[in-house]
Amino acid sequence: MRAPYGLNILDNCLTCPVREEHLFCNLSVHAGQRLNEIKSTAVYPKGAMLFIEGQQPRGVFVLCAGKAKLSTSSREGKTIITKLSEAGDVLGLNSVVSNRPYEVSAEMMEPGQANFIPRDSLLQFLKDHGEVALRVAEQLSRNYYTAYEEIRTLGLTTSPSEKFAKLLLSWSTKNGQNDGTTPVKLTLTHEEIAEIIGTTRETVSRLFSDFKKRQLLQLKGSTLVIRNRPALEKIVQS
Amino acid sequence: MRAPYGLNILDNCLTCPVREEHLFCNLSVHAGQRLNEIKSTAVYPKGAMLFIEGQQPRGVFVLCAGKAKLSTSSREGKTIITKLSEAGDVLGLNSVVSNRPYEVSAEMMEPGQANFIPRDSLLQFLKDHGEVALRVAEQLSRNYYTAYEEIRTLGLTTSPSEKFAKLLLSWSTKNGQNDGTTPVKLTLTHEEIAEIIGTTRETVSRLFSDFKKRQLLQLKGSTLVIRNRPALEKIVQS
DNA sequence: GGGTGCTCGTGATAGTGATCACAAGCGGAT
DNA sequence: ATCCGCTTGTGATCACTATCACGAGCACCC
Repeated sequence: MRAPYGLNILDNCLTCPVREEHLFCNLSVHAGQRLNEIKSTAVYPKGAMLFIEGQQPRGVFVLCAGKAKLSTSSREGKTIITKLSEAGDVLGLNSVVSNRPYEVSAEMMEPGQANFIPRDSLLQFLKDHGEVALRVAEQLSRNYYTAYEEIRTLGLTTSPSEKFAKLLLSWSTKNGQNDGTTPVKLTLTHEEIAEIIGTTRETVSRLFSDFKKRQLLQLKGSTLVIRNRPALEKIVQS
Repeated sequence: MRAPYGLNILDNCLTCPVREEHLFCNLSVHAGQRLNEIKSTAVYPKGAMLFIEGQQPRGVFVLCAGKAKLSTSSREGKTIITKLSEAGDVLGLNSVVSNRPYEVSAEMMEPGQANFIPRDSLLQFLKDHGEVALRVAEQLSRNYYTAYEEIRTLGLTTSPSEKFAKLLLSWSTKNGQNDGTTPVKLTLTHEEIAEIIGTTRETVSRLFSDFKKRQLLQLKGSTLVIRNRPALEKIVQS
């Protein structure tokens, strides 16, 4: 059986094909079975909103395939992207645990698949399985650190060029290799990059031009190559 | 026996004289006793650092008396204050739970008293008392929301005047009364306010002048009175 | 009284990024 | 091929705020 959007449905995406450290991995047999009973799987097209900022929390989503962007907006329409989520990430956990509205919106950036666990079932599950509650606390704590990294970026970094350099470096280091000249596939528009670093699309365009001219990076189609990593690092700390 | 700095020592500051919703209140008798065994109380002068950004987490501090400011700094010396903590707040919880370095520094803004709970003891305590682990998760979740509020302020609010107005409003609404014209005692320097809203001292000075001229607020000594709350709210949303 | 620190007010200046405007590139659909 | 929508490049302008500089106010202590 084929999924729509050319996506292969994963039979049990709670089993973490990618990473080991995820929230719902390596549970006791009992807990794992229970979790399988209360979850439900769905497939989402590109652009689908898993949830929207301000909604009452219905439950958590465990992303199995595809990427999602988390963003928050002001009334005037200004938007910042706070996180790009990948397979294995748990979305909406904070809202569910504290029973507050979702603090961000989650939008699929490509077709994907996610498990949904309703709020009530999850909370009951956590009450029944104290060990998992502690894991949840650890996960919330990690989320908190990510949020703090964001605060540091937004609050301590003044110039767009600095934030841009920081973002480029985070992309190039993420994929394991530390030689730092690994090509990165660019899947974001300038507009989206602008929303990540809190500036305008035009400024991002100019930053690309500028950095290319200064031999800091190179673009072949949508493939990005870091050309002068030390110089970028110098811009970041400056 | 008198404490130094003219402070009255509170015999058991885990019992939350102020608010009810705190982390370690209303525990079971057994858990409460255990908590009392592993905690230790100390008194701190103004300016004392409870912990410093980047240090390995030694434990959590439960603030009993006095106020503390949490801040993070960049290498170049720029500092932002991310939170002002009061009696009842638990500091350092995230670091302890996830065993990562403290993400902020905590400095006493006035003489005060705090309970210290060592990391190992706390983690063992949480393992033994699953109910408390869930409370911890809820607390972490609240912290996360506070952090997100900060992200929204830093990322979506462009002008210093907007952030300043936001800050003034948050001060005036905090103290219960919602008539909004309640006087607020100003205990922060312009420099500190600048570090909260991410601007310079001079700009804060000018904002005060400007807002006074526009009849938005009034200053009698260190007492602040909001004069035109709707106008401030308009500046915030703008 | 006369230091010594810290905080606060305010002017002048310059750099910078947001905004507006418009043209060009590019991919998909018909 | 042609159109349409989305994305990207780039110039011109302008408002805004960081920065530097300096003096005034104020508390505290010899």
